[in-house]
Amino acid sequence: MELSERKKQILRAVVENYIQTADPVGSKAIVASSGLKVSSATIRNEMAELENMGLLEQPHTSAGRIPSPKGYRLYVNELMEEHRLSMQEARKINDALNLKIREMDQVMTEAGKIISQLTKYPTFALTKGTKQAVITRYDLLMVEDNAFIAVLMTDTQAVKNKYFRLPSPVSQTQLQLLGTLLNTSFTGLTLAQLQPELARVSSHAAGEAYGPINLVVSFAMEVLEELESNVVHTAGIPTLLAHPEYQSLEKAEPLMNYLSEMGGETANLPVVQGENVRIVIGPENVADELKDSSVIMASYDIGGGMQGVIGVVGPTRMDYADLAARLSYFAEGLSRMFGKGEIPPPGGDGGDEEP
Amino acid sequence: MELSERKKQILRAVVENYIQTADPVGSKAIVASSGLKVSSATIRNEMAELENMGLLEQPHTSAGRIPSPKGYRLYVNELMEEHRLSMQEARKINDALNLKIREMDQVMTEAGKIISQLTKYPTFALTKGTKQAVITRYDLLMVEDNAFIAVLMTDTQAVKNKYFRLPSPVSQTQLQLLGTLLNTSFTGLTLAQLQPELARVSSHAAGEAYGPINLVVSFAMEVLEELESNVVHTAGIPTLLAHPEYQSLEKAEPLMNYLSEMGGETANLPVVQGENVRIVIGPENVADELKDSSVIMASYDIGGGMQGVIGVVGPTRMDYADLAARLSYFAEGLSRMFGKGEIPPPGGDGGDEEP
DNA sequence: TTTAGCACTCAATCTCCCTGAGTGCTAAAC
DNA sequence: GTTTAGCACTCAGGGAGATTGAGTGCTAAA
Repeated sequence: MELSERKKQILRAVVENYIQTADPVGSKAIVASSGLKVSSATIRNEMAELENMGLLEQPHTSAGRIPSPKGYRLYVNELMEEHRLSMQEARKINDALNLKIREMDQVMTEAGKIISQLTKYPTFALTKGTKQAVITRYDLLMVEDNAFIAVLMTDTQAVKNKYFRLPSPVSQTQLQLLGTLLNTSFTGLTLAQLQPELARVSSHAAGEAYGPINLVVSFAMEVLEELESNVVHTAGIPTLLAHPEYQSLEKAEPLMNYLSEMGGETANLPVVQGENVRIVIGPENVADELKDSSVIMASYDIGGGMQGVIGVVGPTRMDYADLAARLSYFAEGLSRMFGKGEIPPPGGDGGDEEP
Repeated sequence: MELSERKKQILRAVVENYIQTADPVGSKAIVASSGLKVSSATIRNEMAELENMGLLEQPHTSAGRIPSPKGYRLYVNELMEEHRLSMQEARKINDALNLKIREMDQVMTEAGKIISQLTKYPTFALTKGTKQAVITRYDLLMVEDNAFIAVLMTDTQAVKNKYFRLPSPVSQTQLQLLGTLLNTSFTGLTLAQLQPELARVSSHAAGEAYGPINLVVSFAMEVLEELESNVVHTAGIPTLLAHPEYQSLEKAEPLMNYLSEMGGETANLPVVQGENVRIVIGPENVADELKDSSVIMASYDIGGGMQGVIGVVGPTRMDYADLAARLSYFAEGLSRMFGKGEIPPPGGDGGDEEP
């Protein structure tokens, strides 16, 4: 099913026209915009054939044509030109990346907000562990004689802490002993391995030490659980309403609810690794709520076996080229940022390293 | 301007009818629902007077009456009955409070989500410091010879950490020295006081030590800044669309955008301390976007001079009694939770304290 | 002071009609 | 065989009445 050059030009013209105007594209408009030296009648004949092939469709008999999902797919795969970001776009994104960020979680949330502001579409962001995380180190800091702070480090470079208050006082030496025990017996273990190990050790351990151990190991398990669970952050959901395809509430509400409830849940999105940018068009989506919408997402490396995914959701009539370019640029920026292990210099405010 | 008993009954009937049906309330409906032994004509006369007083209004001549903001205000102040939560409502909230939570920030976010699910209204949540926080303690944990973790504690019991990588190796003793310096010179200072102190110390300190000090103190400043900034978390924004007053996009969109953009920004809401539940009706709101909506919020104590506020936003026709009851119950639960300093027992899974 | 009765008002809804953009088809031209 | 001009046809969108019905205000009697 190879398309003639002219059919390709017409398809491209329909897609690009429709992306801009959101109105069905008529034969005359094609003549005007495509630069083809034929009459509108010829275009009509060609469009009729494109419709038979399932690449275009008509909302009703006397309207122009709009691209079908299949048409979008062909456009994205073969016809779309690589988009370049303008300098100022790129600068905007660079500026956005130079924010004060500390925790992975915050990065996700912030990144989503920025992308949403930039694109005027709702975004979602999530992290995906490619392997199971383990705790590499425990530090216990005495606060008062019945309170301490546990600081945990994982092999993914995450550091988490928690404040513990105990029912009875503990001495500094007891705490040190506890720390040694934790570091020897409870490091390098996955979430699933921690529970049985806790049971094993508790049978040996002195009765007194067991309480605090249980507390800290439970905390360790929570931390690992959190790292492994793909919590989804969403942002900018109301931006949907600015787009004509979501002007009617019946269309907008289910999708908005879907996005809103997606937040916090484990991701159910078909995130494929390896690819940089991935475009899922209309009915290609698994979720019913997304059947009339498209999703564009980019993944980036966080290091330590973690991968981040950030994407935008919008009508099938999105500017795929533009969005794909922005997302992949942003994702590259994030990869770079995490790759360096440190945040790029904030620019101003004195040097960090020289006296 | 004292109202007759009958007028009060009529006003109450209008408000409560309208809260349920969202339709203007006619004189016959009042006769049916209020139990008053008079005819609809009498009610009409009374309602005309209530309208003159500014307590009721008519969307158009031939419609029933709806409460004016002033009418709602009177209802809330004088006529509203204290609402009791049903046992299962209370249990739901209690269950919701028994979640795994670690960081204040997470508590806010989670609490918002829960309330939104419970009430079907959008929620916002924020914390408010009643005084300026200070760092009480620094701990530096060596990771590798050119990397360490700084753990900071504040007087509000918050513990924050950050992983630092250095351009050149540091010895354990250097790190200890650094820790001592930090703990002696940079504790007990407010955000504003840290900057000049950093300048003062840096002139004395050995050149080598300055780099890491600068890093850690900058981090401390970020932490304090974050604690003092009232970041607002929002949840459940799309639930707005389920309510008849936001069926038209022109009404819904500005409010949704307002709420969405409020997230992350410093709060601009008139949060008054001391009161438990606060109700702001329609035009009483300062923000233009809220002039047609009402806000119900409850505050709770977090301890350490921090106060949390959680609220819902909805049409002026909200069930004030019901929502106020739920919010205040929830807020009490949170206060209790923070007051204990520990999370209530998760129920199951073995005891924490006994061997 | 209350009630019954009646004329009046007005949002909401429906129907009908018109308009215009755009199509498909046919027959002629290239 | 391909392209073009011409024409009849279709149909969403929008505006102009017409209809409905809930609810009111007012008046006169109880």
